[in-house]
Parts: sequence; C-alpha cells; structure tokens
Amino acid sequence: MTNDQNLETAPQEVEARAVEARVEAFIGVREARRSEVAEDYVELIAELIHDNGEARPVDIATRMGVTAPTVAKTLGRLARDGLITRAKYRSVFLTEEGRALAKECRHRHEIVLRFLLSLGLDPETAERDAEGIEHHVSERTLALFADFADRS
Amino acid sequence: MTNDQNLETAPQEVEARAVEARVEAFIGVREARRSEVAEDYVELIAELIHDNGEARPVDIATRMGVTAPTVAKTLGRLARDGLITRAKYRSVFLTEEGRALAKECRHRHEIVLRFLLSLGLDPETAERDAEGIEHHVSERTLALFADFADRS
DNA sequence: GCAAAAAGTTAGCTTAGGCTAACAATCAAG
DNA sequence: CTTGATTGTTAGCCTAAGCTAACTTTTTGC
Repeated sequence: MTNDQNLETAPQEVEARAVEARVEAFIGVREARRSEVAEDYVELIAELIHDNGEARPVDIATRMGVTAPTVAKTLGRLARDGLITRAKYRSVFLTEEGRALAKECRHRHEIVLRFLLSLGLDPETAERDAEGIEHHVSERTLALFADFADRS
Repeated sequence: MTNDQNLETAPQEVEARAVEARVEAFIGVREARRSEVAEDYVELIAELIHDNGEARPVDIATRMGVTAPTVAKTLGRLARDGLITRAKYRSVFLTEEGRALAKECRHRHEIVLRFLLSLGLDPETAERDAEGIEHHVSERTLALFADFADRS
C-alpha cells in the first residue's frame, strides 16, 4: 500500500470498483446469452402444446424462423440438458424442469411486454423489443417493471 | 378461400399476424445478437482511448473478462469489418465507422442506464441490466426511455 | 544493454447455432 | 395398401466466441 489519503475512499478505488462492476456485467451478459435460445425454445414449446396439443419440430421451425435441422440440433441440446423429452419422429414434451423454465419465461415475457406497452410503445415494436430484453432483466428490474405497468 | 365472414377481420387472421410478428421478433433478436460483441468491444475501445490515451488488448481482455487470445481473434473480426485498425504488437484504433458506432452505443447505453436508475434501480444492477438490454432496444423504445428519465 | 516480465500472437481445440443436401419415416388420399 | 406429400433426421459444412499451450515481441528494471 504505497498510498496516502486512506481516511476517505480514494477516487481511483471508486473507479476501480466501477470497472469491476462493469466486468461482472459483461460476464453476466455472456452467461445470459448462453441460455437465451433454450429459453425461447422452451417457451415456444409450451405455447404450442397449449395451443395445438403438441409441439412438432416443423411448427417450432416456422415460429422461430429457422430450418428444421437447426431445430433438431437444438432439441438435442435441450434433451441433453433435461428440459425436454422426445422420441424419434415424434413430438416434443417438456420435462418438469422444462415446464418450470417455460412458466418463468412466460412470466418475464409478459411483464416486459406489459411494461413496454404501458410506456406507450406500439404492439409490434413492444413484442420485438420484449423478445430481446426479457433475457436480460434481473429480478429487481422485473419487479420495477411490473410495478410500473400496474400503476399505469 | 373457403371462408365466411370477410366483412370483419377473422380471428385466425389476427392470430396469424401476431405469430408473424413473433417470428420477425425472433429473427430480429438473432440479428441483434450477431453485433452485440462487436458493439461491446468498440464501445470499450473508445472508452479506453478516452481514459488512457490508447486501447491495449490486455486492458480490453481485463475489462471484458476474457482471455487475450479471445480478444485477438475478436479484434481480427473487427478489423475485417472495418471498425478498427491495428498494427502487430501495437494498440488498437477506431476507424471513422468504429467511432460512429461507439458513439451510438455509448448514447444508447447512457439512456438505458439513466432510465433504469430513474426507475429506482440500484447502480450495480442497473449497470448489469443496461449492458444486456442496450443491444435490444429499438429507436422508438429508446426515445421513450429518454423521455421518461428526463421527466423524473 | 541485457535479462526477465509483460504483452501480443498463433495454433488448435470446444461449443453453440446457423445452413444445405440427402435420406428416412410417417401420414393421408385414393 | 400403396404412393406421394409432409415431416423428421443425419451428415457435413460454416462462423462466432470462448479456451489453453506455446511462441514471439516489446517493455522495463537493474
């Protein structure tokens, strides 16, 4: 410690802490990114099961805007990670864990969407932004969003 | 068209349009994801140049929370995409295009951060969420955020 | 001015998430 | 019950973004 004024927090320490927070933020965002696709799939699968009684890969592909092989590969990952079960050439089902995740995602999506709409955004833009934002809101922010939407 | 009531918009058409909007949202989010890393780097490089007079790969690595080889590879892509220039074993510089992007990102980041703070969020969480959210807010939403923060 | 430390690079591996082409299975009409 | 359309899978490719290990270059301290 080759330092003087230690009675008050030195400016460079404040700065250092800010930088550290930023680094944490970057790392956190990278982590969030890794589960984004899984969350989108699980949420969509739940929706398809609810609406159509089943979630077929072809419908997932259409709704996600990707090709069938991409869906197949992603479903393989979801199955490996214990979020879905499936049999060859058959529809997809959510595991207990998958259902829980889907529910949580839907909840977040709805709050974010409701919040954006209550801010005065048009529905199309709100939908689009919500889709991107929902994976990056902390519990704390979500609570504030819900609160705000309720008050409006 | 084996359909009846065409005087009003049929419910399944409304539904179809909603689904289409959702698909567009997914595609849009995927596009946004592709430029997220580049935006983060460019923004950070601008910051380092401003604060330290130069942007060294080692500092980028530390601040991004990744290793030096990862930075090297990413810088290669940024150079290829015309956002930065660099010479071997030397610091990194932004091109005109890179500077413009950095400025835009910083602007977005600041608005989102200011907005979250004005909602009542603590600074650490705000920083973290802003980092994730900033890449997914449309111009329209950004305007509403700025407006809200100003009014607070 | 040289040796050690720090910084930068290269090679090579991994995973995720896209794609097309080719093939296999299922389903639906006839 | 067969055949053609639809759906699903597999193989193989690509890019991005991460890593470690090994190497080169630059900087720094004596």
